[in-house]
Amino acid sequence: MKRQINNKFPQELLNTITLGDTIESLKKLPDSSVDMLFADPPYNMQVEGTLKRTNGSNFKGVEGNDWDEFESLTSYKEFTRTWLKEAQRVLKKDKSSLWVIGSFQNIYVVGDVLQELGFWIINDIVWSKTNPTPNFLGTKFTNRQETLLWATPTKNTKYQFNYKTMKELNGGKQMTSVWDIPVSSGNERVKDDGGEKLHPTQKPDKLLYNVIISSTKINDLIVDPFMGSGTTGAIAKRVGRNFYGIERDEKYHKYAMIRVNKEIPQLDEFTQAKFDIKPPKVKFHDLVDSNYINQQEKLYFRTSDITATISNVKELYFDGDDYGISKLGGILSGSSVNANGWDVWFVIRDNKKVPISQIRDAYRINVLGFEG
Amino acid sequence: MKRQINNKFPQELLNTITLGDTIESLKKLPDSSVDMLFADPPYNMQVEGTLKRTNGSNFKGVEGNDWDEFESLTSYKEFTRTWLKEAQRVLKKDKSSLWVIGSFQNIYVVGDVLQELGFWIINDIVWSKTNPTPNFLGTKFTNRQETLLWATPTKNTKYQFNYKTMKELNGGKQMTSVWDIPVSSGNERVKDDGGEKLHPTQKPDKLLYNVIISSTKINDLIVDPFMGSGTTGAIAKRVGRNFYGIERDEKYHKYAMIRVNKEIPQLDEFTQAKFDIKPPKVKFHDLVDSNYINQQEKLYFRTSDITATISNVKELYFDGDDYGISKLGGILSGSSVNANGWDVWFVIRDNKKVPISQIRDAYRINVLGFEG
DNA sequence: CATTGATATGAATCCTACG
DNA sequence: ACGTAGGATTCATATCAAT
Repeated sequence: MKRQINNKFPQELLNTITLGDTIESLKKLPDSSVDMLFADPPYNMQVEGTLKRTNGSNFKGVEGNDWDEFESLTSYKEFTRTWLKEAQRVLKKDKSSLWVIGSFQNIYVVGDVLQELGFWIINDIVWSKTNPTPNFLGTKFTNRQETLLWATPTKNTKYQFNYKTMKELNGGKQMTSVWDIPVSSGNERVKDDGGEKLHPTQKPDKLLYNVIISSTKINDLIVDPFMGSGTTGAIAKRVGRNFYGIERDEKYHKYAMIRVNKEIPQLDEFTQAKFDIKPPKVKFHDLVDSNYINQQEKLYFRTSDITATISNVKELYFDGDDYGISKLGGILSGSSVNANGWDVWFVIRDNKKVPISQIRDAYRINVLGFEG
Repeated sequence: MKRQINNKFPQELLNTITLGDTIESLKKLPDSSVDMLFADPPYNMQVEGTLKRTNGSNFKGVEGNDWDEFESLTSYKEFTRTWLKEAQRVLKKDKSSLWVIGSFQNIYVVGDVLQELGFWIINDIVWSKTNPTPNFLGTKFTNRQETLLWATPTKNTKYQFNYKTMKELNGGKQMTSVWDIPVSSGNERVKDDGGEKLHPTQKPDKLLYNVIISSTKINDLIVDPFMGSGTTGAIAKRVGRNFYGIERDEKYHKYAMIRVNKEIPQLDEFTQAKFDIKPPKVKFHDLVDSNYINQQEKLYFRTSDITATISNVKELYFDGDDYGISKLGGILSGSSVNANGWDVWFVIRDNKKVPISQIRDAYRINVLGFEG
């Protein structure tokens, strides 16, 4: 099932993974056509020799993977600049964002190039692992975290942020830039046909869930230029987003395809960002036009006896002048800034003072069909 | 009380704060004379289009408000490169380290320049604030952390790391790169004579305590080129280290001096890194030379009947060859790596097998005078 | 079946003093 | 500078076997 969500992005690429080079494949995508791009590039770890566990066995990290080998810091930086430029080009100019994950070996290069190219950092997020690999030899602090940079492609580009959804997911408190998430393991970890872990650096589902749920909408298009084991595609599909992936390794590509195809979309209040759905805007004169408030009514300021009438232009008339409800509310409150006009003005209904926000609620439900 | 600890560093500057420009003052210091340098540089406030201190005052050398973001970034990068080069020069080449603290506005530039100059990152530490300022407008994740980069001035420079001391401070577990510390408040916060907080970004004592206790020894010299309210000097003095500070703001300089002078050194097992004191190395032949083990004795491998004799070069003789105790121990254990020879070889004392580590203990105490 | 204990493992820039 | 011997070093969690 492919959902057409974008006029510019090639429909035949939606929800597929291209087997090929990251930069070449990115270059084929049209300008300004992607809602969000998530990238997990090689980290340029510069591992030397083998690390033994304290019991004498070998630790198997990324050692031996040629995709994490660069000639020098300069060549890594050039590689980073090249793919980030393409990312910047394909992201929508009006509203979109980029995520990049890395560790201390590479994230400072990535962050510097981002800023040099004019990306605008929104947050840096710390993935604090609850079960990091310990430092076997006691030579430094246990390297516990990886860092995600979240940025817009230009300073003026807007971005999606489902604030209330994340607050709800975080137990009612604002979600912060430090995320406690365990390393991917057990059943979540993709195995090859030999039962070995497919990819040395598979990211946890929960990490991608947070990234996608916080910064995209249903049916948005998410691009991952370093698809690896396919976590981005799998979670994107699971939560009702479109994706497009690029992976240059044939084995990873094959298993990622299988993994994504197995996924079933599961929509709920979080994936639909129900908590962030904003009620439609209503203007005061809409209520007058629709007769929810009568042109002849008096409006009362808070619980006081101060009243205003409705002017010919369907704003408030007070002491010889026309005002908007919020501006006059601010003035009467003795403040230099606007008050929330919907909360400070009351009308009489059934002999009781009722805030006009209640009238607006009724208008939204009955006239606009909005279900809070 | 000034302690002479270093031949090269000007003794008259020890435990003082210079009122003056950071870079000019750094240039006056000799090469390779500093054990640790801690820096809390001004941030790059891109939104203002100019370089600002965190308290809002303009930073020296940058004038006018018509800078575009790229020029601002370039200028900040050049400033960073300049002071980091001086830092690299004054740090000891054989053994020393650098700490820099920053937030996402500047830390990626700092980290990139560090690596470009050839510094070698040991860890990036996350100061995760337990009481961060909330994001009032709900426009992004609450910005919870600041980042500290810990690096050596070259790849081959050694560094001090009091591993066991930090493990002890962390309740017996390896300390990780994520530190939960509240922001500075209450009595800890320095006030000016008007009762107002002196500095907008005073770092918590606990943060500097961790930095200093983990990466320096008693009497080491710590330099802080952006001294601010003087936390680095105060904690350095408190835990028995020497310091030298630079601060260009007259008011901060004055209060930092007062603050530092009030401090009293308080030495304890943590500040003295008691847990990290290593027993003197002993070679197997030392025991033979001193007759703690007799040249004619047989050595038993673990509880088995396998024995070795002592060779003419006072190593072990087994099956026609000479070996060190650890190497032969490894081979007989069937491992490709060395075993701990002191634990796998036994001698007979009072008709019982005794590990030679016990003989070594006696030698350390009686001959070397070492008190465990 | 429930509980306990052994085993495996995760993006790692993972030793150092001495001759 | 470089080779070598000495010697110091791990945490949380999932899985699976054993009781």
